[in-house]
Amino acid sequence: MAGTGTASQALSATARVVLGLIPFGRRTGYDMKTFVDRTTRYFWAASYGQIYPELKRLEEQGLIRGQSEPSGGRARTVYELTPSGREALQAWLASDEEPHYELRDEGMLKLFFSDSLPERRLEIVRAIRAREERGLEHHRAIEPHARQGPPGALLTLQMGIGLTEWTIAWCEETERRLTAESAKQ
Amino acid sequence: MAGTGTASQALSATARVVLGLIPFGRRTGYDMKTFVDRTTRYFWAASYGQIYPELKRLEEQGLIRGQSEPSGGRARTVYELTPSGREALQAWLASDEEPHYELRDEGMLKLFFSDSLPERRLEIVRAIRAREERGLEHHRAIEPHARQGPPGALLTLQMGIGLTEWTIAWCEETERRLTAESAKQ
DNA sequence: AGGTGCATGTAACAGGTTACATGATTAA
DNA sequence: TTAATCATGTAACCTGTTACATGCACCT
Repeated sequence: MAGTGTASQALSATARVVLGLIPFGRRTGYDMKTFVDRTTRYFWAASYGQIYPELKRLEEQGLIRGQSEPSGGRARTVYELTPSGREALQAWLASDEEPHYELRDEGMLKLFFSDSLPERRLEIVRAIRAREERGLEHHRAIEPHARQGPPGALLTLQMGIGLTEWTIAWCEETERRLTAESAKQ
Repeated sequence: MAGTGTASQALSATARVVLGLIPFGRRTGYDMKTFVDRTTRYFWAASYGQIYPELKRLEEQGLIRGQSEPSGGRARTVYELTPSGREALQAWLASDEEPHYELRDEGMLKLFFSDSLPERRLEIVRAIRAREERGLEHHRAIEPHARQGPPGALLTLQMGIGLTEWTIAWCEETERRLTAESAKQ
């Protein structure tokens, strides 16, 4: 039976996001999407095409419960965790499997292959730095806001800022090294 | 006509990997896969299900050319770049669009949501560190080998090592801070 | 009257993984 | 002879993105 018994089944990737967001007070699909875009997007993105169907599945499974709370004549469904939803969320947070990590970085791929066009290597590093600088600006813009929020969210933001700053410094140093090397020849 | 004229069409993600690997001397589908697993996997993975069909497509488009070079009775197709393939590779390497970046980090997601189970926050950080330490070991193991290889590949490896070391240091500091905070209460 | 934001939803597509099938070669 | 490695390939599946359709609310 849906919604009864223990939350024994493993949560899908999107299910984790949705369950995790509800205690943040993000409770409509629309709100979840905009919030993710402003916050976790850097290390975890989500689209409407994932969120809305997942909301339905989770309700069928009894992990969340939706209530219609129209604002005026505008349809609006607000979700909350059921006891087994909270259980499933906490079971995931407490699981001690190695957390998945998956990166696709076109800049690093270009750098890796840069011996096929060595005269552009410096430009490739500069492009990576430019991208990181844009990211840093975004992170810095939301930091004051995150200071008012829960500690977990602040922690990931600060980690992201540090990581980005390190990358920028590495790019700068590499650019210097590459420039010096090409001047020698 | 396939294979004639300029390499005007944008390359798919997998096409870039395949074209980039050929000048490395990685020329059978099998070899490309094992090489990717040992090297770029950290920032760019690829599977047989991507590589073999892509090899066919690229040959149809005239960007690569395959020759049958059986080793004994074992079928084996070795690919090389055509002039327009080399052109397409270099056009991609030289393009100055912002390079794509896409991360899915379950550890950071857990940390972000850790206010739903604050007593496990320290464990979450520890799990991230453990994962990074495993990655660092792997990176360090292949570093001596990469020193013999092309500069681009060495650069990405060293960047990966630095990034990983920074992350480990951040985790250690955060673990200390979290431990101190919980001792105060 | 019009633009932006709130809100829900999905169809078509693109991208990628897993598991399997097949079989030869090589080293222990 | 047996296990590991070399080698090719694909079908089924899963995941995720993009683009679109719809319509109300709110501000100017």
